[in-house]
Amino acid sequence: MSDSFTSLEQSGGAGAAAPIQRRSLHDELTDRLRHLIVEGDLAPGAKVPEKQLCERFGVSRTPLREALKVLASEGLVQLRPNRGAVVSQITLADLEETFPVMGALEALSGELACARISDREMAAVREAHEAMVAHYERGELAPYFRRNQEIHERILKAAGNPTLTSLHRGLTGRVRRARYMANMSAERWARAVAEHEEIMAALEARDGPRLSRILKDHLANKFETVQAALLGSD
Amino acid sequence: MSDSFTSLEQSGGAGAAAPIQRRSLHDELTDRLRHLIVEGDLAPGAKVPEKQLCERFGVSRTPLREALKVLASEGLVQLRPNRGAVVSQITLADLEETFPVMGALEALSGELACARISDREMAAVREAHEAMVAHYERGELAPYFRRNQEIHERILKAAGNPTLTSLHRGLTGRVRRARYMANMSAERWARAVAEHEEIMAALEARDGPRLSRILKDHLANKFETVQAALLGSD
DNA sequence: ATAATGCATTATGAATGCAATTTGAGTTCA
DNA sequence: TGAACTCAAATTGCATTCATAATGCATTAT
Repeated sequence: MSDSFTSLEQSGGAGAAAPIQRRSLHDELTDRLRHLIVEGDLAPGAKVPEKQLCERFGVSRTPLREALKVLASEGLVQLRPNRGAVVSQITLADLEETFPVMGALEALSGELACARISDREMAAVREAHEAMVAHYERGELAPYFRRNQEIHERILKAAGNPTLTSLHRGLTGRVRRARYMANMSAERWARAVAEHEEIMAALEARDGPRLSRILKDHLANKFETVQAALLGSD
Repeated sequence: MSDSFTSLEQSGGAGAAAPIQRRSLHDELTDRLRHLIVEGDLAPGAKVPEKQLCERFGVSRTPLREALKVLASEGLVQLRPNRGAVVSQITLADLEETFPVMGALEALSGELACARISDREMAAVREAHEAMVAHYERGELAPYFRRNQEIHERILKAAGNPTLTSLHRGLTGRVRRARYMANMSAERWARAVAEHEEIMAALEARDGPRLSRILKDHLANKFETVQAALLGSD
């Protein structure tokens, strides 16, 4: 009797014997709310009325409030005692301090990735890069950004440092809400692509220090682009 | 994270005119629990029984559970669905991935601090440094570590980047629980002090890139020290 | 004796209830 | 006119309660 059971797990039972995973409401809610905020469905500065959201999700206030506390610790909402939560505003000053930190994290990711990246991962980055360049040449902005993001995520992942990935993801979430990049100038776009060529070269040469430097500068330029977009100049 | 104490330091008026801070229970609880964990009063791996803690703090489970969610998002506890929370263990592998990230953050802090530090802040760092060296010469380990930490915190603060400070503080909290430094060898201790001399020199010369490099290496060496302590060798 | 099963106890997850605070409309008074 | 006050309604913070799952123990079967 015992043998028949174990054999089930091993023979390709399509995970039928895998442990059932049940998510708690607060966990699920945290993800959903984070998504709403990061994707801009909840505008920065907007109040987050508990009752309304409870009805929207069909849950009671308890798990919702737990989720809000977590999002507050991530900096996505601000809790004002007795006055409810608001989606945090992101100011130019916030970006100005966030980008250097992201730059430092990405620089580290580049260095680690050069030391650890597998051929398989390298190929995937290369593929994403080619696709991104193709989108650039066709002037397809949205797909370009998706591939761009994919490249940075793949490098992060190749670095093999979950703590690093997690911190970076948190900052990305804070920053992504502002979709300012839409009006990037042709010049800046070309420069970004050129920098990505350098990124690929350094990564394929496994030149950690160089990739590190390039990524740091890349992020600094990205901030300048954002700043230019926000100020309306450029 | 909370920057609640920064305002106190600026206005010399002892905060008499400052708005009365009424903290919510969950906020207060989060800090207290975090303190218990970081200071090791709750051992890594230990279960965190809700009821017991509620009685200890004289509150109901609701705010306590909210606090636990936040601490989980900080990585200090792990929530097992329907099975309660445990204080997260910190493994050598965790340290191995945490230290490089702290190194990257401190490197950035050094660069920024060189650009922004005021003479007043510089003097405070210098004072902490002198005190630290004095403790070293007298072989006073605990005060040495306090001053050591103070120096790094002051540099972080001088960098003027709250996001950076906040991320660093989170990692420090995770790492500090293990009090492995107690048996640092004379050799490693001397080396750490020598590195701090270099840190001071670079900072006073406002040499950002150099301070950045030194701090990164300093953290790498710190990890080696920790590793040596944990492995029992050295 | 050992292992498996069923039941009682306990802990956790989420909903509800209640007191305190904020909000805002309406009113009064300068 | 508008500034300040009053008070009801809404919102929030927390405690309590209810539902569900996990844990420990006694019982039973092998």
